Amino acid sequence: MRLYNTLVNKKQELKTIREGKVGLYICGITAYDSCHVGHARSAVVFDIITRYLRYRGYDVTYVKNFTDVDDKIIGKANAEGTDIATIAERYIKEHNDDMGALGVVPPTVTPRATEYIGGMIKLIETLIAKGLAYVMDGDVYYAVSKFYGYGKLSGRSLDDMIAGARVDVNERKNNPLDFALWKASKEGEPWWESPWGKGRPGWHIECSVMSQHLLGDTFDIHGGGEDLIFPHHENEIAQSEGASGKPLANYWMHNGFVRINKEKMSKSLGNFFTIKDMLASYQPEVLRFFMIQTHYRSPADFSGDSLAEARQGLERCYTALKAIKDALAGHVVPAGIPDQLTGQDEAFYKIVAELPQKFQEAMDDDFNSAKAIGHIFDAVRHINAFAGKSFAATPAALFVVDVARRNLLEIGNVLGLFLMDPDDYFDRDRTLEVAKRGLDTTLILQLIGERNAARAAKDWQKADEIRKALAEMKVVLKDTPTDTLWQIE
RNA sequence: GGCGGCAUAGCCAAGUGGCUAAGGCAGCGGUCUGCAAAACCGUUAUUCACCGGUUCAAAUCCGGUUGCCGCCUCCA
Repeated sequence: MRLYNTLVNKKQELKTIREGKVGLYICGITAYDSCHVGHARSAVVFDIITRYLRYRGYDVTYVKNFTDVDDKIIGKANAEGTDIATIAERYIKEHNDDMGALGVVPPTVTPRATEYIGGMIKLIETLIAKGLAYVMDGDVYYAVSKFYGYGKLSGRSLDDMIAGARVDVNERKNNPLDFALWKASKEGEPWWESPWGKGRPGWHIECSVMSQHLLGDTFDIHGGGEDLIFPHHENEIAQSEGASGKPLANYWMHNGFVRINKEKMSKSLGNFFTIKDMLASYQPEVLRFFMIQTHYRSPADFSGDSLAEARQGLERCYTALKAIKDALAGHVVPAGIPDQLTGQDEAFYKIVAELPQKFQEAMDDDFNSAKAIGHIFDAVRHINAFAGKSFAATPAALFVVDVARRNLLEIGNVLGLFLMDPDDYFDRDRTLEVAKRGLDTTLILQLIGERNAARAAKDWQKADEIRKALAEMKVVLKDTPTDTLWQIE
């Protein structure tokens, strides 16, 4: 199993510190506002990585923190005349609700920065004792030039950074690149007692302390969005490795951005959509499908069109699951493999039986979910052909269709897809689309009834007129021998 | 200005030295259907931004050019 390591800029074989176990730390959110689709991508990417590692038999300890003290939280608390705990609590809850709705498996541990202030003070003391940090009027700064290897993750040298420095001049710092470990508290700010006076921790020190406390001095994988590579992760390395003398993490993984019109989706650019708003219009699996279709390190362009395409792709999969469901309905699937698998049954069996293996090959290569989706579509095409209308429910055919069902669901479970009953999926899809377009279900059903009456009377002209009227409302009909199904284009 | 990434068909998107360049959408032809829709079958890049080089062999490696993006300030 190979994964791309930002530390060395190439794929490497995964070798865990302890056999069969993975310690994984992901930088979570700062709880000061609603999460947007960019946060969702990071969460879904590492959710799938965690699920896949577990699928491959690893015992994963997944730690994802919350930053619950920070300038923005303080600003919001002051603006609302409340305290930071209230603000943080509100957005942590909202975040957890969003993640639950997206089907993200909760991390093993979700530490909060304010629970680790004591550990941060201790780490800062160690860094001061080692000559890597200095005190300046109640602030403590990390002396970047004292840490050999500063810049190794982001691939830049101290000289490069000074040459291209765009850092605010802060006369309290010895070097403009030094960063705050501890900040003296100003009027109206929350504070904790420390050897340097009343103050609060800098951002980077939080993750160093929480990750090492929960996972050990050196753990397997550290991840986050690629915007965290510099300075956040670089600084974590400087802090943790400066203090312990050991590597912080063996593998560093970073997910690509969600973009809108080729630009990064972000709060500061204001070009974001919140998770909550998106889930009002799209099913969670559509959002996941959108993200899984692109490799996790590549940018993913977010638009109405790209979501529509994801919806269409997911619908194709659910169509196959529906075909399977219908093929199996009312039949008993043989418990063991019938020994007379021949012809079409045998050919189909071969295709669906090797699906998990192909999935694994794709995912073993740096979690190539886009390739995995390609294999799923291949299987879906064969499923539709085999379990479609010419399906004959022989024991052998029932058995192989059931294998297809099990394998598709097994893979889906790793990706967080195909978790719904297909009929429920299509119902929900209709409900969402009808609401989105402001359509009237009663009217639609009435028109369908009228059309079916016309069809019964073989009045094809009238039937087609009604269907055309429905088509203008984006309602697409599908006549079956027993019924007329509908959905929104 | 410093550092880094990306560029594959009308669109989305895998592929990073060697079988016929995955897959999806859209398009076209067909099967099915009262006609459709869905589904299925067939078809759609002699070519991987451009120029040059290395190699028996490159979309894949190296150098250059152009364009886009990111980080360098909070950011998933």
